[in-house]
Amino acid sequence: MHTSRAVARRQEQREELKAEMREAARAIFVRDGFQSLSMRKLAAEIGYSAAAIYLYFPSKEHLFHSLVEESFSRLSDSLAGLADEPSTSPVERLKRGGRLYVRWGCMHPNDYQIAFLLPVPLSGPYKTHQAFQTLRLLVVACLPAAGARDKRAETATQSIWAALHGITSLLIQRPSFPWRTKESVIQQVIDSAVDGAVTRSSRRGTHGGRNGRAR
Amino acid sequence: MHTSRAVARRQEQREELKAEMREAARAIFVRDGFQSLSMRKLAAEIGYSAAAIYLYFPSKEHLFHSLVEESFSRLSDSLAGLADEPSTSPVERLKRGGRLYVRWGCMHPNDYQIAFLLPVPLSGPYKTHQAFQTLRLLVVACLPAAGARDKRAETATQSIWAALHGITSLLIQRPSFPWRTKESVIQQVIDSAVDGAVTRSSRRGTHGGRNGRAR
DNA sequence: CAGAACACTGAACAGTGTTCACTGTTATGA
DNA sequence: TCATAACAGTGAACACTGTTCAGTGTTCTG
Repeated sequence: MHTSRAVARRQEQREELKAEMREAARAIFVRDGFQSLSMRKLAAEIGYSAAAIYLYFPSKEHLFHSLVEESFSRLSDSLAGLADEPSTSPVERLKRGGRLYVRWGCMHPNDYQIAFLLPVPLSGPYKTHQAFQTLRLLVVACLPAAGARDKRAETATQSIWAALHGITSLLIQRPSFPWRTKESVIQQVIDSAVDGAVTRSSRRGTHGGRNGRAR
Repeated sequence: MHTSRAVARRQEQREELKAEMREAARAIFVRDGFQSLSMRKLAAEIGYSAAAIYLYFPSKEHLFHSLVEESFSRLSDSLAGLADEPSTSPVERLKRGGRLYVRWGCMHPNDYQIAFLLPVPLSGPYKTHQAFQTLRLLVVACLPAAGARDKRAETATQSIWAALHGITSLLIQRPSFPWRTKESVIQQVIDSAVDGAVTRSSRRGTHGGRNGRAR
């Protein structure tokens, strides 16, 4: 066995072990919460020393990031799949996307929390924002191809994202809050955000002058 | 000096030192971020040993909590003050309250983040939710005294809170995200949430099964 | 078959929150 | 006045944490 044959095989095993580490890490923080995931515990779980992990991930934060990336990539795919689905209307599709987002967050609380706990990585477009871009597509489909569609789509997407993020993170972090009904609040948030930003939009400038300026 | 004279004086000094500790803690995490606030650093700052802090706070988490309580109490007061202010309309007051909430969060990022990072305390109504109650009052003022006002107010308040929390926490955690314009997104979020939950409200289609419900 | 490349480890470093035996000091009741 | 109890504070230690690094085998390569 010579030359590149061996090196390729090594590369392959490297990737396998890396995946095994990710898997074990996910298993631990799904079981015990991500707060209590330490490098030594993870190492013990897979039968290596703690130092070994650093041969595959440069830091704990990078390891976490790779987990989150993996997860958000799947969320993004789900959202993208929605765009092609024959549904009643673009608005209905967008709302469906919103419900998907919230539900996904609630089903992957660790991933979701870590994603918004970690400082945004040093550079490059990353999966969290890819999910945002997918959402944006759903929004654009709702807007008429009129004048400043891009700018309007941007504001609309960002404000909808904010609303979705708000209810998602609250449901995760305050599960025992006396929610009126989780479902009804989710729906109210989504309907308001979407209707307000996309269907009856454009007209702005209520809250006008009077006295106090906001800001 | 006898009996209760001395014990009262001691109590007083206790409270003073406790306040000094809180102050120092706040100073540190405003300067260096709350991630890098350690008990030993705080102790050094005030010229005591780390163990001394535990004579006044049972744990780091409790110390943090007392900081957050202090802050949210002030937010709640601000919001409460708004209710009496003569403004255009209840809806306008509510929106003003929303802007206050968001702006306050952005100006006290540490307090805000900690509040939603810490697990909700063991028992009792606490200041974070007191701010919520104040918000609720602003919402109630917007609703007609019709049939199920309480339930509607609850759903409305919770969904508005979710939206406010969403934009606030995103602005704090992703300050370098390419926001269309922070101001415009804030406004869009607030307008959508309030209008959707309070002005044109009531009938909400159950978003029924699978595809149905055109709207 | 020598030597480089690789995979991995134990021990250590600097730091964390927290506890505890041990000090002084201060107020108390007899 | 004086022993005693209550209080305030400390240094050292415990059990962790993430991370680094010298050293050790193993595996591939020219």
